[in-house]
Amino acid sequence: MSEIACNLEDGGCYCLLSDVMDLLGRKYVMDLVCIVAIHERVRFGEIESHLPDASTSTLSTRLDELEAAGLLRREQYDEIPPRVEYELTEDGEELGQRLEPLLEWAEAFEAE
Amino acid sequence: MSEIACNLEDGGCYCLLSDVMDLLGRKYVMDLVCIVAIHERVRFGEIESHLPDASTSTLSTRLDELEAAGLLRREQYDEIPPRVEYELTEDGEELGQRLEPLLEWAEAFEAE
DNA sequence: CCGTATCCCAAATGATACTG
DNA sequence: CAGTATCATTTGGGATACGG
Repeated sequence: MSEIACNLEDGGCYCLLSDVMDLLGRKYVMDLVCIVAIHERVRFGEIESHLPDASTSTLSTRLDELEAAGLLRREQYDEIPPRVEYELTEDGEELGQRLEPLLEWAEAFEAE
Repeated sequence: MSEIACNLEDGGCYCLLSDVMDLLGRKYVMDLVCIVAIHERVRFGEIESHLPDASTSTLSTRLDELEAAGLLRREQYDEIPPRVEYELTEDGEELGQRLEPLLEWAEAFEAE
């Protein structure tokens, strides 16, 4: 991993050698990027409500991975009851923009 | 499945409800799209040589799925030894173009 | 409220051998 | 050459219960 994401020159394209693309392919990840992008700042509970099929643990793991990748920022407020908010980093927003044309295409394609 | 690919209006984004996005997330699929896009027409053996980590059976399955999705066209020549060539359909090429900005971003991001 | 820890299950991929 | 069939294995994800 951590190799070249997509080397078009040598006739190959090793997208999966890229950690990010690997992460993107995991369940709910693109959804999460979209959801956070739309809300700008959003709490865990609300994210969960938008993805009722995802289990708490899976969602938590995905959010951790996105944070570790530097695409998501997690802010915790020491209140009672506790509050946590997520937002995209600059890189995360850039990703969101690159993702959009693809998702639009997918939606249109599916509707055929 | 076969639902809306990415519904941005209601604050959700159910990318995974889309069969195509689901397919795209499978191993080697984005690579396959890239490889075929670059070669225009390419034989099974050459695809395999570009993805040495993928097993024959997995590659075969992925190619079938891409064909079933209407993104890839398979042409078989009744020669001996047999020859098969793959190429993208129009939809497949459209996908490839939508994929490109994302993969470029991934490559740059990984290089950080 | 926002998770983590644990255990379990299903899906996805790999390895290999064989065939038209 | 271009796969298919079969079997083994890994990996990912779900359910649930509990903790700060």
